[in-house]
Amino acid sequence: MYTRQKPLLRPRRVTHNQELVLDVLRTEGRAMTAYQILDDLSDHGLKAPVQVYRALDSLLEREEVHRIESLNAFVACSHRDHRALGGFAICDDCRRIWEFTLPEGAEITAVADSKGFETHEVMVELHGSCAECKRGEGER
Amino acid sequence: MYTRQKPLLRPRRVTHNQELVLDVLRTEGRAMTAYQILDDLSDHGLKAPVQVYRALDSLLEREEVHRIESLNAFVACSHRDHRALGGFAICDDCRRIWEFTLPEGAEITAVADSKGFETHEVMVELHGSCAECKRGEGER
DNA sequence: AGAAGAGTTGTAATGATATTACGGTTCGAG
DNA sequence: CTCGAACCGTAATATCATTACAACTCTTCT
Repeated sequence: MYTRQKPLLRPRRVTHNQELVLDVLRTEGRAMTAYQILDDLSDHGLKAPVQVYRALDSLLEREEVHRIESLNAFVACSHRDHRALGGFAICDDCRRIWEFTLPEGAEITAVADSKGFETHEVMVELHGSCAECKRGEGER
Repeated sequence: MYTRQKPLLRPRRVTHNQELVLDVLRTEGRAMTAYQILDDLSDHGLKAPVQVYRALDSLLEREEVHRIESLNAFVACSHRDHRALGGFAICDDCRRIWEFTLPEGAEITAVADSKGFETHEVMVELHGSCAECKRGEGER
């Protein structure tokens, strides 16, 4: 009798390409588009966007990387508690990202809840200037 | 002596193309990509994406239309108080959008503020299922 | 009336972001 | 050793958005 093999459990092993992509994002330390990542990895033999996107898919699934929707870009996860509701503060100047956890009782979904909306995912992205770039503003 | 003319003040007049685009979005009543709008308006003589994007730019500026970042799509503004902090609940099933106003004291920017981040724009997008689609789920 | 600036228009081309298709390879459990 | 799942590379294509340019319409100023 045939029984289906149980699928591998997450976290799956980290593959070579995933490692490369994650390294680039960690090293760069800010939001990068898939094509920027690809450029950085052309030395290492990556040639096609799909290679980067595949690696990103897995990394996103494991939450080692986050997608910044408003930039169509990606950033290495820097620390966040995945159980809590979080958000990103995005410096429009230097493109660095600060992950943060929303305070308990930040009633983000309350209104939607009350209308019978069932929330599966919450996206919070703040755009602005980080402390460093604010200070440097006069000089540029 | 030459003196520069003062630029027209916003709100500028609503142009023909802007009217067309806004009508489509209002009629459709859900999030549409620029290319979907373009399809709907090919009868009316619009042929190029840029015509739609230009209209959308003006409509966005006047907040008659909102951009849904996580869909790369656009939706007609349905009511919201522009002074207050708002968000969107997006039904991943039917693509309809509910605009809502965040409750007073939903301390969305508090954490970022405390780190010296100066917030210029706040984006909140919830994904999930609306009440109607939730009810219909078993039938499809 | 006519010159000039700001805004709009249409057409075309291009750029930027993301996915699909396909066939081959590697890994690990039976 | 075989099989299925996951992964890989290559190529093509789909989707979303912008740039470039020349013509036209306003309005305002002279």
